[in-house]
Amino acid sequence: MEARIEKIKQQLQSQGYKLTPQREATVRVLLENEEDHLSAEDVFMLVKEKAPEIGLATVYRTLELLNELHVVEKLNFGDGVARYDLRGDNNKHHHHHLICVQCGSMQEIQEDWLGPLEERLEQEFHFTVIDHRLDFQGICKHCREKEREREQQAQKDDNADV
Amino acid sequence: MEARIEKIKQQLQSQGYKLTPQREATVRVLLENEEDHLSAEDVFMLVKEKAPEIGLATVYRTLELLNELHVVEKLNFGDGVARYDLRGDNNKHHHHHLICVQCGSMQEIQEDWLGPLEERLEQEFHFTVIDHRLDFQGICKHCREKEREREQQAQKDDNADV
DNA sequence: GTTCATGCAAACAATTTGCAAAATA
DNA sequence: TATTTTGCAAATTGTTTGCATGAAC
Repeated sequence: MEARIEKIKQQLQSQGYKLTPQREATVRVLLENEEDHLSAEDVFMLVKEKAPEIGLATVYRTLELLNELHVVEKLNFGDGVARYDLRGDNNKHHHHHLICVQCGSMQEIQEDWLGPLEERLEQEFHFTVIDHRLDFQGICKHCREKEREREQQAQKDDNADV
Repeated sequence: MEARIEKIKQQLQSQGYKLTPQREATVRVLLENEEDHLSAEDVFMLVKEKAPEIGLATVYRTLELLNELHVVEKLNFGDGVARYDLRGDNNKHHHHHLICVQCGSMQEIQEDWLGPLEERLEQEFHFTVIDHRLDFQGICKHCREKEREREQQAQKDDNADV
């Protein structure tokens, strides 16, 4: 944890930025909630618990800065709010999202499935890939089971009606 | 063109909606600019040329309606505006985006590269895929060539300096 | 004549910006 | 002291909503 903060501090300083207390608090919140996809508002509320004097604009400015430095990745799942994900050490994200259209849950796949495709892009399209984004919308395991139960229940009800 | 409008008209009517003149004008703009990814504002301005009395809210409502009917797909490229893409006949979009981070251009790949991956999701993750989205960020062919020219020029300048 | 759709203006939500004050190198 | 950074409030942007009017079956 401390090591990762130190690293981010150096990334900031190498570009002439400082790791102020507010920025550090923001980074800590991101580290502590690494598995989530927090919105700026989410981050703001969590940071406020530790540093109540912080302003929302500062959080936005910090997240934008971290995004430029590729410390976080700004994601957009189409719900009108930007979400921020800490990036791994390689500054490239190799994970994909499974978004359930029924319950809204989101699962991550921590593998990169696109290596062969990126090679093909380079060769066939002369396009140099820097980053990618792969999301799937669908029905998650959990909702699919519930759906099945509901169908069975409906069937019983139908039979009872007759 | 007329055939496609007729089809959309039937899709609307089958759900109890009408193809009003405003909606038709909106659909025509989408058809005429099928290769672009228009924002609501873009559509509004183009529709206004034909039907100046139309309101922006109507355009938003129409696009939202078409999205629900899966006539268009609402896309979000992270620039803060929703964009709308006409869907193909199969109501599923099988194309991917190459977004150049240098010039902002966007190229479409009209193939589906994800079939095998979706099968794997079904089997390994028990996730039923309804739709997907695959974007690549990188440097397009054009910018890469320009970059190379610029580097060569810089090299010459360096030599001149010495 | 009831239902559906429109245009306008106001409301809204997420984000950005201006600026004076505070912190830091 | 010169430069960043902050907090606050106001401004901006994209989008949605309320409502009275108008059109369509």
